Amino acid sequence: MTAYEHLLKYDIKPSSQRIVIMDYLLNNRTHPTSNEIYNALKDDNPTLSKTTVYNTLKLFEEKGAVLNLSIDEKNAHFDGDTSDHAHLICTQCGKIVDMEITMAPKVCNDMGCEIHQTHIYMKGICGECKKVN
Amino acid sequence: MTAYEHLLKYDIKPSSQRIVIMDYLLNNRTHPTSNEIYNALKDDNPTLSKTTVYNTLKLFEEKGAVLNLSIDEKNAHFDGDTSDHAHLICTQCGKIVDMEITMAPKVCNDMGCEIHQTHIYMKGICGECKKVN
DNA sequence: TTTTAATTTGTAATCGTTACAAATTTATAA
DNA sequence: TTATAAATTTGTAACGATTACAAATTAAAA
Repeated sequence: MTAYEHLLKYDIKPSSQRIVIMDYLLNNRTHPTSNEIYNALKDDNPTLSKTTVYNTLKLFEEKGAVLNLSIDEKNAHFDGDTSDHAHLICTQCGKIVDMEITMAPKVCNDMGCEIHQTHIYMKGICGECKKVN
Repeated sequence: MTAYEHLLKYDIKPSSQRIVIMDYLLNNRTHPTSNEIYNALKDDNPTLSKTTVYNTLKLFEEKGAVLNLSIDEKNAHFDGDTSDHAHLICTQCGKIVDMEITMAPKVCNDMGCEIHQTHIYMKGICGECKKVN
């Protein structure tokens, strides 16, 4: 699916900035921060503003088009893949990698809560860092 | 278990500040922020410094004596209960409530990752807010 | 004691994020 | 098309949680 189609699917008017940002998220599975997205895009989009990247990601999140991973205390990381999967943040290199969930966790819900989103994340050492050491 | 014993268990030298902070965490299951802890304690502990609360919580986290919940993008919340359980943050009132996990999630690990901590958190509406509306 | 190490404290700095208002672009109406 | 309104983008300034740092205090060791 193109970024353009993805935006329409989530009821977001596809401006050129929004397309470029969504396109980056869909094609870079690195769970980037706002700043990383801005730095990656600014050369090809010289008029792009950092504020626009922040605003746009907030809009995407509100519309459900991206996930805001609060896995890292320092920065918000974003994921264009909104399907069910878990994340591991490597405490050595800081990379965030996707992990497949093979069994959904059952959570006791007798308090009458209404669950909208479930996040699973892990802290540990990623495969690459393990190989090196 | 007293705060004092809890500290010893995690190999933390029990200074008076550390005891007071750990005691608050063990007896208040509200998942407070650093600031909330500081504000709750400062009247009875007039010389307590905000920096000490931050430093102490970081130490607790490193020693594994508390969990740092990065469930909320704005502030770090701390949990003195390090046993396996999930959290729900209410998108209406902001409260964080404990939830019991009845089935542990199985996460695909064929990349050779080493998992140290697993966090599960949900976003939604808590029971109290549901009752009101 | 005296000396050293550990802990605590207050202030200042850092930095990710947001508020705000102006500028620009896009949509709508005449 | 042109005029007007609405939406979006932009840059700057402010905010606020957290941390760096060095001095002050406390605890431990000699």
